[in-house]
Amino acid sequence: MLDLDALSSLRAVADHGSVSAAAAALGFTPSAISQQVKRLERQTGVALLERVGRGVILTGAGRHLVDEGGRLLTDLERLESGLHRLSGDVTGHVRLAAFSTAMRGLVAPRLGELRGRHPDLTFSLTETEPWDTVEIVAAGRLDIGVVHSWGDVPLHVPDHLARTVVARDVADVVVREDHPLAGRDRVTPADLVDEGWIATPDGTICRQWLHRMYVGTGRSPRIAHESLEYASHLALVHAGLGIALVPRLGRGRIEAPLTTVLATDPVPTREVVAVHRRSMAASPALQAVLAALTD
Amino acid sequence: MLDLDALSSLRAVADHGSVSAAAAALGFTPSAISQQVKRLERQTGVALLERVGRGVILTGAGRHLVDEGGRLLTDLERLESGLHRLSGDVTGHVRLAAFSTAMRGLVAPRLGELRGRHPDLTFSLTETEPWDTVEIVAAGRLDIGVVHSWGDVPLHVPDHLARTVVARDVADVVVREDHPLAGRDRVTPADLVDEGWIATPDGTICRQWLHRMYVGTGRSPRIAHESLEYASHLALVHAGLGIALVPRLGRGRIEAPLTTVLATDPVPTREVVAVHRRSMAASPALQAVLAALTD
DNA sequence: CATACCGTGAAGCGTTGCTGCATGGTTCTG
DNA sequence: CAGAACCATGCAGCAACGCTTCACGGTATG
Repeated sequence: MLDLDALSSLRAVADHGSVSAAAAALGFTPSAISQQVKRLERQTGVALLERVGRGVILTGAGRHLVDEGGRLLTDLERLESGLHRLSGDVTGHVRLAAFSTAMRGLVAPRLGELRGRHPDLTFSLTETEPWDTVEIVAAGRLDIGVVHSWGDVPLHVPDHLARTVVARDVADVVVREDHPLAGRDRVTPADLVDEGWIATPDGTICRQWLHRMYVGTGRSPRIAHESLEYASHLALVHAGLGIALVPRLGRGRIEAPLTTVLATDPVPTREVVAVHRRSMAASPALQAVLAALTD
Repeated sequence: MLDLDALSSLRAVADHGSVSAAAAALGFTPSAISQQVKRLERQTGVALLERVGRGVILTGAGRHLVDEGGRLLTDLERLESGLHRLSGDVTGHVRLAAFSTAMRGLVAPRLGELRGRHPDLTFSLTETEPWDTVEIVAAGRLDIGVVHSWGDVPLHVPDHLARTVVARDVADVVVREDHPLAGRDRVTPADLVDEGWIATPDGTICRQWLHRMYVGTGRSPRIAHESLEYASHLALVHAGLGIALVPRLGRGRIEAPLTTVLATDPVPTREVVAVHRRSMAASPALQAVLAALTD
């Protein structure tokens, strides 16, 4: 690899016109400059200086090296100073992961607006399942993870991660207009014991929460169908195959012949939580993203 | 200044995911990598790695440094390999100086065509007076100098410069159509002894050659007017103020009411000579330019 | 023709940066 | 739950790199 110190010396020779002047400018002896250039010539295999009269001039390769390498040196300095700025301003790159509904309902609109305020801030967004998200952030593959935590279902995160509640999301019961519950302004778990549910697969947090809702009734929810995405839930409800519990976040408009009914006792609420490594807490960029996500 | 070796090690850590793996890939011990990154952190003043679990991950600044610095490293490698190519292919930058008529009559058309054949070859052209050109090339400020040498008037160049005759240029006598010599197909110095000349200033090579033409006649040319440029010569001849000796190179068309007459005994001929430092003789780029200039 | 200046080698030495080894911390396994 | 394995890191020691000093050949200048 090329020695940048030597390249810098060569540039000084080109700028000041002689080895001695370059040495004086850089605080070295002429011999040191001469040796540096010679090293550079050994490394590159081409002659860079040639003696003419009692001075030196750069060869074609030498000039080319100074021209191109000069830009490289300035790039390096710019990079170096940019690093210091990185820890003071809202700049840099933040990698964010979120579950799908948060991505479209929260992350996309908020960060779209944030981008306008901080042009130097860039992000990459990844849609991940909540149970993967924490691990990915903990391992440092991404910087901010947006996950959800249903009511009292605990969300376990490693010690070196910090949690920030950025939003609360309520889920409504979605039924078809011809359903007996369609006219109600609210329903309780007791009203729902005989219903057939469209639910997310077993093991998912939403499914757990559906079970949790039933604890006061002494019954279990009857799962008629399973579906990964809420858009599919709606289609199944539309087809008259059951009812569904669908969070408002990223849900889109519920249109006829579907309608929503507020569930109570308890109101099914989840916290939307952002997690990040505590070591990044000082980053202005991360704090800006966090603030943008928070209401 | 940032240590590129350390930066390279940091990149290896980013690529391989751990200090140990990076050390194995680069042939170092993990301790060396760790110390390098630590040096880099001291130099930049920001944390680059952070421990998580029993491994490490890059901080935001670390990733930024790898991203930007990685491009820088590849630029450096490209520059390094480009240098070798520079001494083998017709690439690089050639700085050329020529006197004005050669510039428009010889250099411009030939190099315009050369550029089509060698897209990687670039040049910068400078118009210089012949008496400056040799010195400029000798000092290494430019690479090729195009000068002229009239007949037996010696052209002195330092030992470390090489000469290449690239063209021969004949000068004609330019007269107005109503001049007594206008109908002749040739004239000798003896025919011209009583004429009033439009000439270049005293000390110029063309002026010297005009005097040299007269040596057989025992007379000196009578200088009616002095003018730096041949285009002005033609205007003065046009105005009936005298006759002129104008080289064909870069002369443009001679239109009525002007006409040319061939001078003989001797035919006023100058050599167009390219000079370059012998140290650059091996450069394919320089040789290509020289070949393009030569007939 | 003597002098001063420039670039470049050779010798010597200080500093840098590597290896080897030991330690603290973390994860996996029996 | 304890031991083992693994990872990153700090410290001591040593080798090598790169600077300074000094001396020399070559080249403009009086």
